[in-house]
Amino acid sequence: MEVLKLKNQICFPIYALSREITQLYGKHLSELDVTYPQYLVLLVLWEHDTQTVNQIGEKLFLDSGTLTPLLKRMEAKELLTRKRSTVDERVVEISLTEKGLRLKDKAACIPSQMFDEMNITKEEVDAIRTITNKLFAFNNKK
Amino acid sequence: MEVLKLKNQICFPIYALSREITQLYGKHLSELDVTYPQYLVLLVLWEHDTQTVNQIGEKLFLDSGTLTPLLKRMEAKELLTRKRSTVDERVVEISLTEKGLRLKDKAACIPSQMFDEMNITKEEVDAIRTITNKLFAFNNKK
DNA sequence: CTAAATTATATTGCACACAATATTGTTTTG
DNA sequence: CAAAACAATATTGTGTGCAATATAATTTAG
Repeated sequence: MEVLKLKNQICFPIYALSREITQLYGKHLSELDVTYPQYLVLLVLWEHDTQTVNQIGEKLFLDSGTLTPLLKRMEAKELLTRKRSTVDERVVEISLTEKGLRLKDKAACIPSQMFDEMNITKEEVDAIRTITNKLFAFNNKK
Repeated sequence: MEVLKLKNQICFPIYALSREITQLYGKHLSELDVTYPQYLVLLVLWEHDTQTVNQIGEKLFLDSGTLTPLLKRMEAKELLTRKRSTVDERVVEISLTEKGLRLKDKAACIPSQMFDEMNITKEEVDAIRTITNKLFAFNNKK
């Protein structure tokens, strides 16, 4: 049954690579005392401060079941604040603290370090982007 | 700070795609009552029955902290058995049960279904394989 | 204007992942 | 051969992910 052999799986390498990447990031992020998903939240907020849980979730494809406790941990570390909107009490607005904002400078070198360590070419980066975008499409259709 | 923008991240699409894939698999695997990581264990065992926890872990890049409870859940579902080796008492040998073996037939159609749903070409499959193999190298070097 | 539908977040429960440590068994070494 | 080193699995603790459900606030329909 050739199709069921591990070496013929398309998705397993993506699954395994994703975990490897998270670990590799971890080595850099431990200095900032954040995890990879927490770093992604910071990226979103550094780009545009003060967003709702929903807005962050849409960008990272994560739901409240994941984000609520994650954001609470980040709040406990004083990287951000969680505040109910006065306009719409259902909404929780997430804003960076001074500490969360300052981490941006320390993080600035991480992308290039990762690039170096992964020993990847610009062409391969483009190829990955093309394919992952294409594959995302199957789901975004719905 | 252009390098810290989400859209310029190389690894985020892989991370997000990996989760999407797991969910897509989930829809097929729920009929077999297994999760994606459990399905991967089955793939390994279908290919070669009776392996140690270590051997399974090396193929899937998972350690005992993940595998031990996962295998216990699969044992509880009577998909496999866990037995201490008589030769070396440290080793636990994992073997398929009749039920675990039978699932192989039901699983046979999943790869082609996934392929169809993802709407991916053979060329793209090759491209993914090439890149993921390349990127794995950075870590396997060590 | 109020009941019903919708929306935003939170909670619960389960299953990974993985680092760190513990436990037990086997090998190696002096 | 006994102590030390090593190896295989288990345990613990923390942090995701996500489905399903709950709660509370807002909007919409009639």
